[in-house]
Amino acid sequence: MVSERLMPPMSVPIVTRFAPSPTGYLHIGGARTALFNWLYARGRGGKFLLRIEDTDRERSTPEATEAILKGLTWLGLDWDGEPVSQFSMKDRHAEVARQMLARGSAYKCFCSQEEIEAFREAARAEGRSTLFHSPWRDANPATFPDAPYVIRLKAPQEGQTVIEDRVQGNVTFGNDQMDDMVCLRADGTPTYMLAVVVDDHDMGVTHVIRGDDHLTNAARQTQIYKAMGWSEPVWAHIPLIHGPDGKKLSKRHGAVGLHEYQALGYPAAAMRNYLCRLGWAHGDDEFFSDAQAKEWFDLSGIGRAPSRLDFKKLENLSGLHIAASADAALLPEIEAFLAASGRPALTSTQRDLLSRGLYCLKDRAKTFPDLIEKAHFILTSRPISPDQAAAKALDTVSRGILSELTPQLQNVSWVREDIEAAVASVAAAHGMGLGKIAGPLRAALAGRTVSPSVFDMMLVLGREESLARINDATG
RNA sequence: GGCCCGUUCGUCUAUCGGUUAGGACACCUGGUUUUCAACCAGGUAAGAGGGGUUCGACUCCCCUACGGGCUGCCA
Repeated sequence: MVSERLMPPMSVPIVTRFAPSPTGYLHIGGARTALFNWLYARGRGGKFLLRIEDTDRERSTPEATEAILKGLTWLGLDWDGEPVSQFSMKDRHAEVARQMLARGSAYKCFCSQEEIEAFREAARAEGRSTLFHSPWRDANPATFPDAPYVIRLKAPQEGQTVIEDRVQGNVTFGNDQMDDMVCLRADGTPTYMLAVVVDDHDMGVTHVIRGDDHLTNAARQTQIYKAMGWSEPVWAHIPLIHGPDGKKLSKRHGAVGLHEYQALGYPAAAMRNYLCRLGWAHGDDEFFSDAQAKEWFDLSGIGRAPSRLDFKKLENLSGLHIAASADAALLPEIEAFLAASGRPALTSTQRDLLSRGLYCLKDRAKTFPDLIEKAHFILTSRPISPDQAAAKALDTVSRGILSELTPQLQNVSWVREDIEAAVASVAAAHGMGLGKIAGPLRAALAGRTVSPSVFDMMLVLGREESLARINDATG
């Protein structure tokens, strides 16, 4: 961790950005990167921008952009202004390349790709460095052929480039390890290296927080900043997220796309909490709100080692967030989950009952599917077909006892205390504890052996429905 | 191959030269209980290995091992 003393004065408005390439869904690691940027900006009154890095025309798709935007929206990360298409800035990128040319900090290189590839292959075969040194770096313009060319950065060949990284510390690269990177391709389109630097500069990005797979890129990008005389942003390269086995996260580890987590039924607040805590810490704080996260989040709390996904911990946090949510906020989230996971939507009756019953469901569910399972007594309708375990609980003896319950419940006032007393008296009449009668009663009311308290269920369902279900069960 | 980064309980992490190395998740035991969840009490469990520096290293330095990244006219 690096000291927070390197921070720029607070008077400088902070601008962060998330810059995904639209080649697929929003990756869980990308989501965390976005979250860190969002938290950092939002916690300091700064701006959080979104840029779609769509310069690779082959692989970029509008569907992927859509998926990324949807993912961020679900996660609750709002960005400032319109998302910027990097491709749309291509003329500006080319302009900057020309400027570098004019400044003498870049040059035209007429080497063909085949030529360079042949060189690299030979170098690799001989175990030599594959760094390519263009013969055109210091060539006389008079000798330029009438042929396509790329614009390469005239990078320093001696000395070193130092990245003052807020997570990784000072990282030094020998300039002799970097070749003159291509900034503008032969077809006039910009390369990634040029495009990011120009865009980050133009967008006024002050803090670049991204995956540490870009750490070495930062050194190259620094050279462009210097070539243009621009000031560098604050760098913060965060470690990647790995799978539970410590290997780079991939499909075989299960859910990789953020949308999968929504379909799995984790509330967005829990995802934010979990993702924020993954690779970052604020002392012993584990369970916290967005407001606290914004207040606490800083670059110095980010660890330097990659962290692994732990679904158990996510699940635990998920349960805590569901329990802490207000009923009114939970209901629409549950409905969104139902839609996202391809389950049937709630009928208006179900919605009413669910909103009435949420109080006894939310603190016993870890995820939305878990909650839905426990809300089975609400979502199902008569006649209820008990599952195997429930059917077992409704044996002849139990059914007999249950039938004695009906007259008792008929006249009792429908409040918890009285219902409980009625059930207890029937149980007592048979010399059994509440536990003995709760089992079959639960089976009759819910058709399951796992549910909220039988009294809560009766309260939520109402007298008429409750008695009807008991009658159904006792036949 | 070259360059760069990383390594504390199973997992996420605290620690910023002096602690019985703390917390959380998970797990185990016991309690509570109307099932589940929750809750209460307790427990198992860690500084990759080897050298230094220092009165004293998880903390600083070096080496090794193991992971990871970059090394494109991909991003």
